[in-house]
Amino acid sequence: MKDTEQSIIEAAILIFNEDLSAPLEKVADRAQVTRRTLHRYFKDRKELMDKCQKEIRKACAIAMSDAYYASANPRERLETMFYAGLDCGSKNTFLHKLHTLHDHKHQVANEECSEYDHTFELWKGNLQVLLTKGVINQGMTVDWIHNFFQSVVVVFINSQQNGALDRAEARQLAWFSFSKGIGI
Amino acid sequence: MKDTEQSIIEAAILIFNEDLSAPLEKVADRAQVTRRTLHRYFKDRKELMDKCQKEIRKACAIAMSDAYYASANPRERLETMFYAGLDCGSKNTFLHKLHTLHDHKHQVANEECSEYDHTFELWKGNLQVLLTKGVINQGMTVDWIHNFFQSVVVVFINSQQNGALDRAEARQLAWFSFSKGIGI
DNA sequence: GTGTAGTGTCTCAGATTTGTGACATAATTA
DNA sequence: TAATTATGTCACAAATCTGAGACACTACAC
Repeated sequence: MKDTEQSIIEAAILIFNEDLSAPLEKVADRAQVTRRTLHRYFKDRKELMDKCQKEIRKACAIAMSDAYYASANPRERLETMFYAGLDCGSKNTFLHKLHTLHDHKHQVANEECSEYDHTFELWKGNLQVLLTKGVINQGMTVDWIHNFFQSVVVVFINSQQNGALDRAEARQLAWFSFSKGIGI
Repeated sequence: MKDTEQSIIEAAILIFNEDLSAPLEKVADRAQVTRRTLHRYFKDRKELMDKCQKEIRKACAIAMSDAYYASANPRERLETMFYAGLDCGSKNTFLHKLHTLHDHKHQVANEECSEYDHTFELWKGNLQVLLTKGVINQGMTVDWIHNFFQSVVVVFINSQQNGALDRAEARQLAWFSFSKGIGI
């Protein structure tokens, strides 16, 4: 079933997001399959990792793109895209993490990197518009805001994991912290 | 030399913060020693990890405690302690990460956990005071703010790593994002 | 029922990681 | 200089992780 492949990918994103070098057995366990089954779907660790990235980019890029075109003006867009990003959850943060690793040399030549850049192109473009319009605090930089955004997503995920807040409540808090935090 | 032990610990914190299951060779490399030397100072991975936690708690607890007593009132304290936390950098975030791992069951009985709680006792106590006084947005919870704080530290660290902003500038931005983000 | 697709179990070889012993070398101190 | 200390090099066994073959079992389709 295609279902198994998908659930392994989802499991891998969760596990690797916490522990990049975690043994594949952990991923298999989380996906409730055997390591043997995992290997039937993915040749090796690298292939699994690649599929994870592909999956993430697909999901995030679509969500962000939809959100972008769903709104009419930059200010509204920001909020819509913010919630879209929240809903991508750990997919979002994992991708971001991979591209900010200390030994990761970000370069446009690398296809992975350029795809990463592309995933957040609309988002960052919109940020830039709001920055030049003065809607966002002028001292900010696009990169700071983007990192800050990713961080707030992590806070949101945490709050959901330990079940301290219900989803709607947490979403509200997240938007509050983010929007105020960038000076809106 | 005590120096070597310390630099291995520092290296381990940096490496493990990015990749919890990273091979010890990576830690040794970062510390510019051989794996053999690393093992002379630390019996095994677990002992190294424990020493890391001890080091972190010592550094963070002292920094936070100093900051606490250096200020006269809760509002001022918040800012002083915030900067103290920033300066602890990845020590701060690594400790927090360890105690929010998905399979980590936080419990007071566990000595590690109670020490962790103690490290941020003053900080959280002060947050609670500001919350009940209404200085901080009432919809917030102490846990949310604490997680949010940790996230902002990550943003700060990132900005320092890629050298996008100088330290003073980044500190200012961090405080802005944090304080506004909790509704001050 | 028979066939087929998906998965689990068991097994195993190869790779990687880990921890340590033995000894050499460089640096420091007496 | 001689002794001591810290570290590096090499070697090695044990443990763990990885990827795959062989075969059994289950469910579902025909």
